[in-house]
Amino acid sequence: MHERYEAAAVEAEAQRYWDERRCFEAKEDPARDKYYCLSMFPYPSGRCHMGHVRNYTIGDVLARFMRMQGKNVLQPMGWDAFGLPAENAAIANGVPPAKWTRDNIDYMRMQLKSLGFALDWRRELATCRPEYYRWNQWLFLRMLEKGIAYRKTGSVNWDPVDQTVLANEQVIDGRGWRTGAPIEKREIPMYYLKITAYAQELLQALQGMHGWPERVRTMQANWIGKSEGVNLGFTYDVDGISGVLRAFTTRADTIMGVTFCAVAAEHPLAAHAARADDRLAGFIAECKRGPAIEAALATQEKKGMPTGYSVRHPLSGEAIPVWVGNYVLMSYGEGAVMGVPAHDERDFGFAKKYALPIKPVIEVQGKPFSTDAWQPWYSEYGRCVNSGAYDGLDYRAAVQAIAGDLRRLRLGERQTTWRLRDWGISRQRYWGCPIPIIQCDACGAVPVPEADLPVLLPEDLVPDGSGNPLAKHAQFFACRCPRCGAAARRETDTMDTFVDSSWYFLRFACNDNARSMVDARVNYWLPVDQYIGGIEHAILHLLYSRFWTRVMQELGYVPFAEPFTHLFTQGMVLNEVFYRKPPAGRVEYFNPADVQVTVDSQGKRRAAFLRADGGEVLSGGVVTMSKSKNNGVDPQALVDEFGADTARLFTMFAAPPEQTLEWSDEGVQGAYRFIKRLWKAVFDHTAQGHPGRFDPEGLNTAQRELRRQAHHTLAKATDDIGRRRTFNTAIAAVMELVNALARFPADTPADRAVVHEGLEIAVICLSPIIPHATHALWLALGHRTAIVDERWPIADAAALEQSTLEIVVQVNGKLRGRISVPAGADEHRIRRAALADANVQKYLGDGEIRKVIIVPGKLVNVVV
RNA sequence: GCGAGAGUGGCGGAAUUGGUAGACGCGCUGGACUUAGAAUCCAGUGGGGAAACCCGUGCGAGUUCGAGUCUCGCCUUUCGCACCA
Repeated sequence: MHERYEAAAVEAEAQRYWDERRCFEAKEDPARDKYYCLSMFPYPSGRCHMGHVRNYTIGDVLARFMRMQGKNVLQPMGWDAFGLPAENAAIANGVPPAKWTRDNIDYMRMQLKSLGFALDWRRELATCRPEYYRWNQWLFLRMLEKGIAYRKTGSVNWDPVDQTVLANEQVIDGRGWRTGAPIEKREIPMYYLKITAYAQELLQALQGMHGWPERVRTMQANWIGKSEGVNLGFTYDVDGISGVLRAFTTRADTIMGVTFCAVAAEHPLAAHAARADDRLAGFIAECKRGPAIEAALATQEKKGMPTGYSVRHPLSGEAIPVWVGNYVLMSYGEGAVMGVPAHDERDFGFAKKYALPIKPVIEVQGKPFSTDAWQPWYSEYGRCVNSGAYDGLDYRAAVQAIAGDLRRLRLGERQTTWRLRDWGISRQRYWGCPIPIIQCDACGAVPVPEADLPVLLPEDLVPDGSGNPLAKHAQFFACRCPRCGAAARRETDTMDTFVDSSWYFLRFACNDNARSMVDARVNYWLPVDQYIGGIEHAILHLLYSRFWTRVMQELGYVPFAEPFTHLFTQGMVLNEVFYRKPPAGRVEYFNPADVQVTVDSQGKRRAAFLRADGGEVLSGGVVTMSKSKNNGVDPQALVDEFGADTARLFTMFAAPPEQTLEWSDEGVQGAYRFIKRLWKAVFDHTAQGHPGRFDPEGLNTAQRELRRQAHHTLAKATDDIGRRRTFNTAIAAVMELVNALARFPADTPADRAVVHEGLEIAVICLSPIIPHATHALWLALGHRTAIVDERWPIADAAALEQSTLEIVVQVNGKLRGRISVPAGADEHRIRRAALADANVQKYLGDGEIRKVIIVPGKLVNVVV
């Protein structure tokens, strides 16, 4: 063993050992308990970022811990390799997305290997490879057969200058990111997956998913958004057309307060009214230009315009004016809402703005109503008033009576609606999985025959920002109709990349199978025991994966409905932002690595300066690492300077894994320093030769106490890693132990033997976190076998026993003394000792003791 | 706007089931070693006070013998909102 800790050499040696022995190649073994530990696979954007390091370190700590617990562990890695950034890079550099993606994968694979993750690289997959995406196409065709996939029109962002469809993130303030042109919405035919048909089961199953964080389950439940209410029809007979305008409400008890109806700009009634009304047509066009993003839609000013039509109230028969509203979503319900200004805040604002009548029909006891200003209790439940036959009824009774009456009139009934919408998977983009459909003039949309799969994506095209290159590439789209043989056109839309990521976790079990999507090995490894990824995926990716798995179960391909038994959502990685704002021009951001921060003699922040020019820069606070804020930290630089173990230790120690992690260069130094201290402690200890065994019964008090601390640390680290997933507190406990061990005077053979055991415990507890250094230290401690193959030890209950306990004494809840009592002392004895304490006596004074509360082993509170 | 989280020293955080607030680390201060620096080691470090003590977990109420933890209201902040992944 070297006296100095040389990270590079230590890490190369440990990695060589693991590779040579193929330690992390997972083999199916029905006799053993499997543990499938999966971190969300990365998008190969170019280089790993700290978010990846954090995510994969969490997964690796768990995988290594479970391996030492005796589990047959599978931890694979792959690449979410289709997507928009590859096309953007192609536009910027002229490199085909395929080459850019492959180069990125090669570099990032090297980076992940240098971090020493216990991955089975034989199972690596990339979603852009035909061996993978052919199964997207195959299952899509199965869904088409079953009616789970279907075609309908949907709206997209259209850039009229580039003649191209833009993603939401490419639309900035309603304009195209490259052209600056105002974006239009376009209706085009697309493919959808019927996730709404699974809404009920996706919602219901959440209740039993105890391995998922409560908040993720709540978010998914809210996203699915089941609401039970009443569907009601407003009949109309206008301009030669008649029909029923259908609206949904969860507040049928307020139905007598309806003073207007509002429809979406895309609603047929709006279009009909606009034929003869240019102003209305202009307004509808304006609404259609408006934002597609729900957040923007919800914050924009509520606007409306009357259609001039009115509809009949289903119960009163009153004429109700119909408006077009920019806040009404065509995609929710049937694109129409009833307006009850007196009891809905949005409707109230709308009515005030356009001077529509406000008719209160609910009375909340003791709370006044005025049309002057909205008050929160206007939307509370109460009793019906001004509602004819329904007067006096409470919410439940009113809804029951009203639903019954609507039913008799055949103008409505109870209904359950969902916020969840079907999943549109068509993308008018090149770098994705081709949708296996052929458009024939005679036969329509014809599925590509299974024998012709995969529909290969040409890999040599370079997008230029104007439209989908596939649509300009006749070699791709020109084909024959499989049904009638006539000349036909291949579908040039590709699939949403969420399709790729909705089942990759299955394929890791069988990525070498060229004949089928899944096989029996999936039944062994799946479901995933522990899934780890960012909280930003709490809804979409995880919900789509749950849906996809349910479909595969229904079609008989997998025997389970839920793909992820336990879910862990890690927090974001943040760093401080530094910038300058020139008098004219854009804000300039500086990387924190180039900034020097000065502090005063109390350690408080003074100012920050740019190293390059010595000028002051301002702090913009601590935010998520991003390219735009130039506050990212390159993991590679970190690994090169300090080694992978330091990077891993810092990310696990600086914050609990579920919370945000703030970057700190000093914190990294601290992690490095600790590894060096541990290294030195083992070196100093082993330099004196190997100590013999010790007799646990023959130890003195100091030795016994040190041994107790070592076993307490082991018990705590086991619980923190295995159950609580608070790696930061496990590390803190081991640091305390190492401090105690280093301080302990090792004079006698028994001293040294106890220290030896303590060092072994420290090294074992840290081995999932800093596997390279502990690999070397374990051998240095005299072991012949590698620590990676060691079993996780169990704390010795006898070593944990304490003969005396310290108990805190409070008087009226304030800390006034400490007493020491034998471990087995009864309440009577504790009480007597507490009351006898000198300082406690002082505070008791002459007061009468009203109550004594004793918390066993912890505390006594005397109430005077 | 809607949905879901978070807020504790100069900083990151600890306090697991309502029971000693500030573990561990960083920073800072003083010291040792050194020609000097780096590295390393030792001691101190929530605020106020000479001390006894008092005050302290975003703000304001409440429950309790006891609240960082539970309840209600507010403020600030982070994540998601369906074509970024």
